[in-house]
Amino acid sequence: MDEESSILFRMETNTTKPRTQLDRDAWVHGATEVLAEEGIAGLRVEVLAKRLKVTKGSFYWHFQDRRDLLIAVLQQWKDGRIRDIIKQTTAEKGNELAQIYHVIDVYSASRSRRGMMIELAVRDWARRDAEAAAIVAEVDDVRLRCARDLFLACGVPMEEASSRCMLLYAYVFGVSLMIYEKFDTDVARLKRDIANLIARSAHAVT
Amino acid sequence: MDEESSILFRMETNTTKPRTQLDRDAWVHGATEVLAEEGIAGLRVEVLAKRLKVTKGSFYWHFQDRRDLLIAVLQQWKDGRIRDIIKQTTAEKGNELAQIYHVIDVYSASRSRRGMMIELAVRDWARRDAEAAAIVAEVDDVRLRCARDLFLACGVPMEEASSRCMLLYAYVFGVSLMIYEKFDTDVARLKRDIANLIARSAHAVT
DNA sequence: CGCGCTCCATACTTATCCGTATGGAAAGAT
DNA sequence: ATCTTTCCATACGGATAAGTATGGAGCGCG
Repeated sequence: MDEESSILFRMETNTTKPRTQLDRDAWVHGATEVLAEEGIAGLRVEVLAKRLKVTKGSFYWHFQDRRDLLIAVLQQWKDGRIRDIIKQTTAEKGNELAQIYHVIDVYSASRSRRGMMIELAVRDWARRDAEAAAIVAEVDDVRLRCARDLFLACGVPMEEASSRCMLLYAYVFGVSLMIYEKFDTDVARLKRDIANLIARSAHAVT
Repeated sequence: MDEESSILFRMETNTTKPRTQLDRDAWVHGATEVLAEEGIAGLRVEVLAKRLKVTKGSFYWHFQDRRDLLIAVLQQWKDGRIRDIIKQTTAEKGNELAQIYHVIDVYSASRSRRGMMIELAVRDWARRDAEAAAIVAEVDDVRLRCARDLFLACGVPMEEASSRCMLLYAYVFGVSLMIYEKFDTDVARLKRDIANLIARSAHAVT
């Protein structure tokens, strides 16, 4: 190679972007972001590849097909949810009521918007897919049992504890579906009062 | 036309299926069914046409494009919801508490599954479309106000009425997202108890 | 009956999407 | 440095989907 060709070779090399290398996890993370923004239907291989600044060659190296990715996303969601549930519902003795309020707050806060969007997307998927439904059922069961344990620890009787924990989760999911900003002049007070309706039992030791 | 050709002509005519003629409403109804079953992403022109046993020629005569159909579906949903809300929350004097229980029951019953699936699909759409969101906001507002009026008529103070009616709707939507059959041995009792938590106020005149 | 209008079937174009095959770039090991 | 393995880019094929254009079927009316 003479000098002129060597210079041209290097100029081309300098303007060539190095090839991005992603691991499987990067794909799952990217997919989860798209899931939050656009739901399951928005999770498309080529669109996601473009978003991650690679092509689908990478995708098909890491995953057998689109469903393989979806299942990986779902599994990661489940693991994360169960880990969080256990963390959120592990209370110091005597702090159970405060923890109940904390759970309600965490799920109904605006800052949890992305997490809730993923939650809703996963549940939308679960309505039409048996495997997704099984995983949602598992997460729901863990959640309800952990939250019920908090109510029980407050001295609430078993049946009432069951009702309240279920109301708790139904409320936080349901409210994330609704558009209510114009309904009341003080939404923060409204949410606080609702948390009180859910959390406070005549039986609870405070 | 000689006699043999005339017979052949009539045989062909007899086996030719008469052309189906649909009005715009038929399309909107069909679309709403698909929406319930498959959500917004499942609402595709050619697939819907096939389901209605016509081709997309009919569709494009009645609608400008797919969005035109979606908006029509949404408008029909809104009109139906508002009509139902007013019917459901119109109580005979002294029957307001029973009506509250009725509303909770109607929305959380298994027989309302299809209606709830449409509701969830519309809300999924509204999360990503401003026009859909505006209509959902309108429906939510009407619902919350009508239900609040029921609580007020029971003697519940304004702020508590606001909290309870919002909890009511959040609960019924939320619970439709959840998978809880294995959580409790008596789901019917669970739901009854939750309805009691929502509906019964210390202030209410029974 | 003929004519006009409403309505639908079909062919066509363009774009997107998924999955497969193949070549080669980049990283790791020796 | 070379060789092997991991990983990605791209071309390709087939299917689906939306929207447009055109011809004609069917209905309604005088």
